[in-house]
This record gives sequence, C-alpha cells and structure tokens, in this order.
Amino acid sequence: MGKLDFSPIADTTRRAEIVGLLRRAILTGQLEPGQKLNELRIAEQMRVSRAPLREAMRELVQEGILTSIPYAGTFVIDVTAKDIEDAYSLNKVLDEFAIERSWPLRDERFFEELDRRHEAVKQATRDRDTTRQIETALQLHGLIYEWADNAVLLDTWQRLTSRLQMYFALHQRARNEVVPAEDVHETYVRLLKGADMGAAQRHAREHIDLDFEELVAYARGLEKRASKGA
Amino acid sequence: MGKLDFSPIADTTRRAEIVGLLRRAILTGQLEPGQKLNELRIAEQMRVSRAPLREAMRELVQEGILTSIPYAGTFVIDVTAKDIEDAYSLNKVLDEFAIERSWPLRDERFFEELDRRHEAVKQATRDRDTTRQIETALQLHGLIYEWADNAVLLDTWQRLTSRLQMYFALHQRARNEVVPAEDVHETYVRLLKGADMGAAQRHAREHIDLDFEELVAYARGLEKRASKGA
DNA sequence: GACAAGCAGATTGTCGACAATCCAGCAAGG
DNA sequence: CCTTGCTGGATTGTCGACAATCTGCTTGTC
Repeated sequence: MGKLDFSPIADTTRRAEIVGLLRRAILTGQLEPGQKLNELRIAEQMRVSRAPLREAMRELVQEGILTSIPYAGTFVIDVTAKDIEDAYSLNKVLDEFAIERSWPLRDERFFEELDRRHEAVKQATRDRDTTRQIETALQLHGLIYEWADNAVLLDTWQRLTSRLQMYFALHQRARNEVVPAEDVHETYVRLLKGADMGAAQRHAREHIDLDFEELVAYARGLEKRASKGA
Repeated sequence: MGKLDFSPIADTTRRAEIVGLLRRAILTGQLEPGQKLNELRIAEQMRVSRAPLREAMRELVQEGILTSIPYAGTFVIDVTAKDIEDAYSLNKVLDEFAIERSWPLRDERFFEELDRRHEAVKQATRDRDTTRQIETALQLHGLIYEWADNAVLLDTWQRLTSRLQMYFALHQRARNEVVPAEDVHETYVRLLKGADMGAAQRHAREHIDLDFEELVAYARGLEKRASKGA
C-alpha cells in the first residue's frame, strides 16, 4: 500500500463557489465599501438562484466584510479610519502571541515554507501585480499563525485578514501606484529564522506601524472628503 | 426635542429568530457537541421553511459553533481539550489588551454597569441557575471589551465567548452540581475599580487559570473515555 | 407651497417542490 | 469470505414563485 495521502476533494457546491467569488470581488475592491449587493442582479449574472447566493452572503456577513439590514439589503462594510486602527492594534497583540507560540515549533518545513512565501511576494512585486502582492504578503505574514498550533487563533487571524486585505486593496487602488520594489520583508524573514524571539516580536510591531500610519492617514483623508461632500 | 434615544426595533425576520433559538440550544447544551442537525425535522418543529433555517445555520457555522460538511450535514462542533486550551490561552491575551484599552476610558457609567452585571451574577448564583450564571459571568467579563472602544476586538471576543459558554455549559451539565456560592468575581471587580492596571491584568490571567485547569481536566477525561469506547 | 395618505415599483424574506448527492444494505462475482 | 457494483431511501443543495416590506412618487388637502 503506497503511503500517498490524498487531500480532501474540493467542495463543489454553488454556495462555496459564490462565497469565493464574492470575497475576492470585495477584497480586491471590485465591490466598493458601502456598495449595495442586489441579489437578483448578482444571481442572474452568476447564473444561480438566489438561495445559494443568500446563504453565501450570510457567511460573508458573519465573516465581517458584509453587513445586512433586514428588508433593506446587504452592503459591503464601510471602512473608517477607526476600523483600520482597531484592526491594526489588535493585529499587533495577536502577532506577538503568534510568534511566541510558533517560536518553539519552528522546524525545517517552517523555514522552507517561509522562503516559499517570501519568494511569492517578491515574484508578485516583480510582476507589479499589486493585488497578488497584498495576498502573498498576508500569506507570508500568516505563516506564524498557521504554525502556532492554535485553531482559535488561526480562525481569528483569518477573519482579521479579510479586513486588512480589504483596507490594503482600497489603499493601493487609491494611490494607484506600485509599492516600492525594495523588499520590506527581508528583515522579518531573517528574524523569524533567528534565535531572538523578542527581536522578532518587536520588528513585527514596528514593521506594521509603518504601513499602518500611511493607511490611516489615507483613510482619514477619505473621510474628510466624504463629510465635505455630504 | 426630548433627549430620549430609542433602541433600534427588533429585527423581526424568521432568520434572526432562528439564529437565537439555535444558538441558545447549542450554548446551553440542549444540542450536544457532534450532534447532527436535521434540517427537515428542525424546520417542521419550528414551523418554518428550510430556507431561513439554512441561512441561520450558515451564520452559526461562521460563528464557529456549527460545522458543515457538504451533502453530509451540519453538526454542532466537537469540543476537544485542545480547543479549550486554545480558546483560553487566546482569551488571556485578549483580556490583557482589553484591560489596557478600556483602562483610561473607565467612567461613572462603567462602574455602574460593572456593579449591575456583578449583581446579576450574584443573583443567578443565589437562584442556583447555572445556565444564567454562565451567561451573566461572561457578560460581566465582557464589559472591558465593550469599553475598550475597539469594534474588531469586541467582535473577536464575542466569537470567542460563544465557544467558552459552550464549554462551560458542557462542564456544568456534566458535573451536575452548582458552582460554589462564594463570589469569585469580587476581587476582579474591585481591581477594575482600582488604580493598578497591572494588578487587574495579572488577576484576570490567574483567575482564568483556575476554572481553566478544571475544565481542561474534564475535557481530557471525556476524550479518554471516548477513545476507549471507539 | 407644505404636508400627509396612498399607490406602484423594486427588493428582500419565505415557501414548497425538484434535483443532486450520500449512505446502508444487498446481490453478484471472484 | 472479501470485494465490487447496484439500488432505494433519506438528506442536503438548488430552483422558481409568492408574500412581506421598503422607497419614492403622486395626489389630494389645507
């Protein structure tokens, strides 16, 4: 008997398919914050009935990237500067925890995976594919969570990631320019391979702060413009 | 114009109603871990069609207390000792963060609410209502999260709470005895009113450890028995 | 002109029925 | 015996239609 283990087969329900499509559309900014999702129109476009679409929407509501008002509609969440600050400050705490927990569990496979994901980010950067760049950067960042051996933590982070990805996409689309080609993750990867856990934790916190400031500034700008318009 | 603020009117959709019913049934242990939810039977019992029931289930799946396998069914999540450990270790970190953030925001209303919730726990304890005791204790515990002024954190904690409540209920039902009448929250409340934030954080961590040890021990016992049976 | 009542259109919420899938049990073949 | 393939029943996934609700406009009244 060969020792080949098969991965579980893909769930091919329309619902799961729809969830993926919608999530991607939201996280890449194709569906803008605050925008209403018309069930009938989307169902027709996807050639699907409303039942699985609505179920998919309920999932994304609970995932935190959609919000639903009974008899009024389902909307992409609004992104406020406060939301971004909140998400980031929580992310810092979780990062420290994830590093602490994954630290003693780092092994050969961890380092391989670290390099693989780092390489993916660099590739996306070379390709000037900003969307993919955000995705891969978050996946790189997520490795410590996957390795922390804490299902609840991982779940929490993935939920947080959805929002972060959405915020980043919004930011990227807005300033409409490619991120600096220099590799900002070099230090992060090096520290995760090293022996000083405290240093890794500190870097994670500070590295986050950099992007964060810019993102919040951008969001505050958005809000100022919006309030002027209204 | 009077300064009376009305609370939003109740969402009267069947779906919301069903979510409440199911959540309560799960968190109080009326639906046991691992148990399958038969859509047709539940729909008939609730006198509701399957559509809103299924949508409600999707919400609870994303909430983390149900799990769904396509074409097989939707089940109450299984509670493993590891899950409990994971939830608790994360809870510790979040508690520290919540205390830190809510600390400078404590005001008169905070202290009032703190007393009110503390009183509710004591009342439930006097009534020997274990289910309500769990609920109220978690609500007391949740105050720092509500006051931390961080929507993402609050959201995260509420999700975590669902699991914790489920674990506690399981535990309570199993040992089938009332919790000690002495008030274990006295110190917690006092420290939250005090001036030493570090002390409050330490206490939160240690107080949690107490219940935690017992709960994990119980869960491990469960699993040992289960593996023997299988 | 201001305002309330009411109507029409659009959209969401719910329903009952049908299609796709799974599972246990049994028969056929080695 | 063990394995393979089939079949019937039960359950989940999906569909199209109907009911409930909201929104904006029109109308009538003052």
